[in-house]
Amino acid sequence: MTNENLTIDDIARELGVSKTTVSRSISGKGRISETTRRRVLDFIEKNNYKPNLMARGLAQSRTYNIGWVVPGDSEMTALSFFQQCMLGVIDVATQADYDLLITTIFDHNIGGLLRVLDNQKVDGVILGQTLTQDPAIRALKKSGIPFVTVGSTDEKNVVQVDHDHRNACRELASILKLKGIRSSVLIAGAENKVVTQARRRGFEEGMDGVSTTVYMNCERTEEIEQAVEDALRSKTDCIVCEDDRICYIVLGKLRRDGVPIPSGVRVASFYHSSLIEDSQPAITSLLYDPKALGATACRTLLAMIAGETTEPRQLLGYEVMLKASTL
Amino acid sequence: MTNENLTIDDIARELGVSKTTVSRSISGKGRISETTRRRVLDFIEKNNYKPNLMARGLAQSRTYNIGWVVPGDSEMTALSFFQQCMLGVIDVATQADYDLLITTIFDHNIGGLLRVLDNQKVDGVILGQTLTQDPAIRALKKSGIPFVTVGSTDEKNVVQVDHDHRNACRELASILKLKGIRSSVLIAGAENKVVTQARRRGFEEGMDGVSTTVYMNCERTEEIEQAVEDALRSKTDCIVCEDDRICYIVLGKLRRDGVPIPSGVRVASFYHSSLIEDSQPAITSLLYDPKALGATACRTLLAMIAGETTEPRQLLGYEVMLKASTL
DNA sequence: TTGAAAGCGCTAACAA
DNA sequence: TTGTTAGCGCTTTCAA
Repeated sequence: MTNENLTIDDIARELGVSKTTVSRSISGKGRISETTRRRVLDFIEKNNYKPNLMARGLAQSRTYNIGWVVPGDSEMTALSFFQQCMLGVIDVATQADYDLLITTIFDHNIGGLLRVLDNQKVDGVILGQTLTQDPAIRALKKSGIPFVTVGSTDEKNVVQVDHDHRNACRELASILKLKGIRSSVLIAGAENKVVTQARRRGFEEGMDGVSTTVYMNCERTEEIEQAVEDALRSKTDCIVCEDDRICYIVLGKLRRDGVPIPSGVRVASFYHSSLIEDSQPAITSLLYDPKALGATACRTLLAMIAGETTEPRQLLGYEVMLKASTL
Repeated sequence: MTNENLTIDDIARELGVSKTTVSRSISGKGRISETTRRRVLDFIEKNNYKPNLMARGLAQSRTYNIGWVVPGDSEMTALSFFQQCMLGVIDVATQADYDLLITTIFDHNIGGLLRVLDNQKVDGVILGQTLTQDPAIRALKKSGIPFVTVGSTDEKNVVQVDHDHRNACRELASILKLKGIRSSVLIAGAENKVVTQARRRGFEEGMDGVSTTVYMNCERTEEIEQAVEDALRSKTDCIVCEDDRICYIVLGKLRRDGVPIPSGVRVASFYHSSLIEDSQPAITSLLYDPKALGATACRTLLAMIAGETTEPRQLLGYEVMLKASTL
């Protein structure tokens, strides 16, 4: 409160020491007597001194920013995931005095990311979503900057943090199988998203031996509803939805068509969210922790920035929630 | 592509000029012969030189970042608004070589914002939401940094950009009145949000002469559903929802209770979004343009940073969408 | 029209 | 344990 733009020089002069001493007192690097250290720190506290991060950054070639890259055209339901994830990232970043610089990607246009990299505005990047043949990953690799992806990728040497989608989906699918399902349908979204592929694989592995049909690339409402109609016509026992949004649309369609759940058809979702949590009956689904995902990603990135070696791939757990929709 | 970390000195040496000349060629400040200017610019282009923004920032006391502050605990539906708004901000910011530093506020905890301000990591701030007695606005004013709010506020000397909620709501309400409504109910959310107040006022002004009841602070699903029950019991003609989420919950409740729209009760929403756009029948609502809001806010902020004077308050338009739900 | 030199506020060898 | 002295890469007076 006392002073506006106090610098390290002011403090040094005021205290009759060199600026190096002040710098060291703050950073804790180098040997310093506890008494002078205290003296400096007290002064700083009392006068509310805040180091200028630009100057520090210039001297250390650091920005104290990390890039947070998300799709700019997400569905409302995906937004919630990114938001949760980001909160985890922020939590961890803040602890280390880092801030988040946000960048969006539209379709495959990574111009925003490139700008940030070119301008050296971040020390590392967290990629919020992975695609097959992901141009963002390519650019990041090429730039040489530390980065971690939230979501899996086949690209070599990419540090990644993800939910264990494949095992989760396999587990849920095999439970459904055990319940005596004879045929099932998976309605899934864009197949260029890595997560879609993982879920599909888990589904097929878990449903092994059961007659299955898969509808890929169901993005628009009409496509999803069409898939539901097909599924009902084929007398399937169970409709499995690749994510919460698809499930939400499926539920609406079934309701309007007067198809009861689970007696008419059973329904399960590979992703749980508030969008489907109030459904009657409650929907069997998989529960994850996006915030933990973000936190883990950020911790990992900070370690990389600090030059430490890290786990190349971390998979976080999940929870199977069995509800009345698949009785 | 050619070089990794080219500096202004390298260029100067290479071209046999001083770094001042190079700096001037880039910035366009100061007099320079067109020939040398071209020579420098060509070299830069050819060698893919990118100025170090930290260094430039230190010299100019600028960060080339703007702070983007949003609530960290938004409902899924509000997220969509902030996302749209942010896209508008990014569009404009990018043009001016600015990036977005994101900060979240939980409840009334503005710690994150304070950190960013203390650390001087931004040249200006856009506040994504305003509250009555807003602690963020207080902190921003005190800091002296340029800022603009998305949403209105009563605080003096705050540059603000907003949709014209009050007039929009008044217009919609008065149209409903003209349709012969005898009594109506407004179900609204948190009253500490400025926007809630504006909508309420618009509603009451437009409904002047009509018997009205207002339910404030309906946030949880049960509260909203309770309000619906009360409204139905009181035989109201029309339920007006303060936002899309409330409307979404109201629609669900009416459906389950078997109340037809509009014959059983009419329904309108003061905010349109994808959440209610597929409803049957279509819902009468107000349509805004959050992206334009963000873009305007950012343009205004950039002008302020540049030292220009700006409109203290800008209100953007809206569109009344009359649909079957209020026939 | 151009250049020399000081400085933005901090860190980090290297000395003392 | 502390201080001296160069930088980090750029902008900006002030001279030439």
